Amino acid sequence: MFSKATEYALRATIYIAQKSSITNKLSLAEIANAIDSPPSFTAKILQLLTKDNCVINSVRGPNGGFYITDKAKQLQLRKVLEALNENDMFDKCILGLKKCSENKPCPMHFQYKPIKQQLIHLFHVNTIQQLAEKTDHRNLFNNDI
Amino acid sequence: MFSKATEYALRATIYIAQKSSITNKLSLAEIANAIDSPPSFTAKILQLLTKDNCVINSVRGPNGGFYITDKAKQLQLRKVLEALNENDMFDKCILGLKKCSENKPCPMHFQYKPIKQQLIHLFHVNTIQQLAEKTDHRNLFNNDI
DNA sequence: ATAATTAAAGACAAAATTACCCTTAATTAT
DNA sequence: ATAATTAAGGGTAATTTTGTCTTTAATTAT
Repeated sequence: MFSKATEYALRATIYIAQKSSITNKLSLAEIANAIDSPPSFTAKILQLLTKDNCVINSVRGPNGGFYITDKAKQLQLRKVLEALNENDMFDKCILGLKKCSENKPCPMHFQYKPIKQQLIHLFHVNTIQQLAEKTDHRNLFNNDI
Repeated sequence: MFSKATEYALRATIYIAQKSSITNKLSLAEIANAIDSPPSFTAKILQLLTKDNCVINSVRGPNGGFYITDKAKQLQLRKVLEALNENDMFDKCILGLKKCSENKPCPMHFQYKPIKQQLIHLFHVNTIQQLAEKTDHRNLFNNDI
């Protein structure tokens, strides 16, 4: 469904929203370990999420790390996809046709349409905070228990 | 959503179902041109669809090419995904967690679940024939009009 | 039989994605 | 001030996906 990059971005964002605060920043190492992702690659993705403080914030140096503000927690989950430039993925034709449209629909167009809209809805209605609250972090990730 | 390979496979299958018959086989060149895909890569994909005659059939030599039997047209669209080994893609966790389940759901699990089921439904209820009939082939592909 | 045509098969190449490493910059604690 | 810590940034490597090319095998028309 999503690229690895997007999966890691979503997992990292949710994890950071669950565990971080301005006074308790999370290091790259902790995040990557918690969400089971390769640290170096995760670093690149966290950079994207940090650009212009679009989703999360970061501070360098001792006791530095990544965190998210209460305000940013109110952002729609869609912002994560935007940061990864994958926001338009749900607009695309399921058969990959460039000019699929209401006027010139592909054979799956009208059946896929309501599903597509629900997928968009999913990322539009949920805030980062809401997702973070959905599950106890103890059994969310690190799921080797 | 899907890989290029899967997109081409679905488009090719639908096109072949629309235009071919045992007496009117379609060449690789015609198919690739019609569905706007790279010929050599499409050849590989058609081979997968032809393996064990799982979806389409092929005949070599003059007036040879690809076609689909009336019987195969009654197959579920899911068979195309199976041939590409992408049949399990809808079973996967949207966040990429290996052990996401009802007992140990990821934060998006229960919201994604009904959408996932509709996606599976889409490929289970539609036969190849039904999809092929959905749109007039003249304005399906070659959509540069 | 022979030549022409078409898919099958295998090797290879290009591009994109994923992953890693090293240096630099910023920040903090001492 | 200095040393330690941590993310940022750049370059590179590995892997996967996508795409190409050439040869072989099968079939047909002549």
